[in-house]
Parts: sequence; structure tokens; C-alpha cells
Amino acid sequence: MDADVSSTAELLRALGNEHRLTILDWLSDPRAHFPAQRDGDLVTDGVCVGFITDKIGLSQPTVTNHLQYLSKAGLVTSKRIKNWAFYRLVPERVEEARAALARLALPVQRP
Amino acid sequence: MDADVSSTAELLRALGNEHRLTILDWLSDPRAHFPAQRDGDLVTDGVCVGFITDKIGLSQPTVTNHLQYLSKAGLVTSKRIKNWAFYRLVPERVEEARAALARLALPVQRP
DNA sequence: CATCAAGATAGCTGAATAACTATATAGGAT
DNA sequence: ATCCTATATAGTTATTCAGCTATCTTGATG
Repeated sequence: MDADVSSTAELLRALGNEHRLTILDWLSDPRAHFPAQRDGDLVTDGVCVGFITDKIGLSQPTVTNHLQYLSKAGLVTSKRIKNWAFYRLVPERVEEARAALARLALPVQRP
Repeated sequence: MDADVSSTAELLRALGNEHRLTILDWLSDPRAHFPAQRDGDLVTDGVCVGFITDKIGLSQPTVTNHLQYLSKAGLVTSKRIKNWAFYRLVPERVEEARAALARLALPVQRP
């Protein structure tokens, strides 16, 4: 556990928001949630901010904020093509969160 | 996912704090982290607030605050014996968090 | 009954979150 | 060069978080 509690906490904090969870869910299967893009592949490059903004019903700056928050926690990466920004999920980082919780979920019962 | 995003977010928010993570880690194996108690079994009843307060180095009201936060998220339960309050981990609830993250960690790759 | 000990509650403060509008920046198209 | 479009940044506001000290409540004990 003490193998970086603070980074784990930051990670879980980033996951602890309704809108961010929704966005991550969408990004985990972009083709199921967004139309195809002209200038970048949904899966390979990621989803553009505009699509997420339209679908989630928040202002564009607020969505950018959430995406930057996720990015700081390492949960997404971004890529710029022309003047679009594409955000892609980093599933390994989600897995790290799961791994950190694994030991808590299985408490040691000493005799 | 939409099977209660808001409760999942609350759960992950509760997990997203260094001190609360530390406390939960201790509660996942109380005998490894605390001395035996006179008036309640560490595992069966939980750990008393005083032990946690001493070990974590925060004020007692702050610790009570964190424990109540965890309790609202369903991550711990409390039991009062005499004038001690014992807090015990609810590993099933941690497992719920893991389950919610499981689908994100395994993104669908459609052909 | 008076006192002590354990925890909870009240009340305060500063920092971080989450939202918005308005504006800046940068690339394409006319 | 100008305009349009996509995103980022600035700046504001209200709320929540995380900590503290001081006090209340409750049970045990002299």
C-alpha cells in the first residue's frame, strides 16, 4: 500500500466524479458512443473534445477541464491533429487503480 | 456503467484521499497494525477511533470526519461498545469499486 | 454526585472543485 | 487578409474538503 498512496489517491480522486466516469466509460468503447471522425480514428487517436461536449451537455471549457484533470492523473492521453484535440483512454492506469484496491477487497483474516 | 454512476463516483471519491486510503489499509488487516483491545475484537468488532488517531497523527475530530465520510460511502461500518466506537472495513464495497472499474480497464476493440 | 475518558458535534478557515462566460490562439477556408 | 471553427486559457463564483480548536454527550468510576 505505501507503494505510493498519494499517487493512488490522486488516481482515485480523478475517478471520483460522475461526469469523468461517464467520459471514461465512453472512451472505453468510442465506436459504441460516437460517430466516425474525419481527421482521426476514434480508437487509435481518440475522441475529439467537441463530440464529448455535445454528448455530455456541459460547456466546452468545463469538458476541457475534466479532460485535463484526467490527463494529469494519467487516465487519458491527448493528441492534436490540425485544430482538433483527441483524447484516448489509458486502460493500464485504470488497472493500476484496480490493483491498488485489490488488497483492500481481500482483508487478511489471521487465526 | 449507468447502473448508478453517482453512487460509484461517491465511492471512488471516498477512496481518493491519502489518509482514508491509509486507514482502509490498516482496517483490512487490523491485527497487523494495532494492539489488541480490551473491549472489542479488532477483527470482529473493528478498530477504535483512538488507535487510528494515535497512529495517523491527525486530530481526533479530523479522524472522526474521515471515518464518517467512509461510512457514508458504505466502506466501513461502526459499532459502539461502552464509550468506544469501533470501525470495521466492508470489503464487499471495495469490491464494488473494483467491479465498476473492471469494464473501463478492458476497453472494447471493435473491428 | 463529581470527575474523567472517548467520541461526536459545532464552528471556523484556507484550499481545491466544478461550473460558467468571455477571450485568446491556431489552423483552414474564402 | 479575413473569417470561421475547435480548443485552451483567464477570471469569477459557489460548494465541498480537510484541517483545526473548543465544546457537548455519554458511559464508567471514585
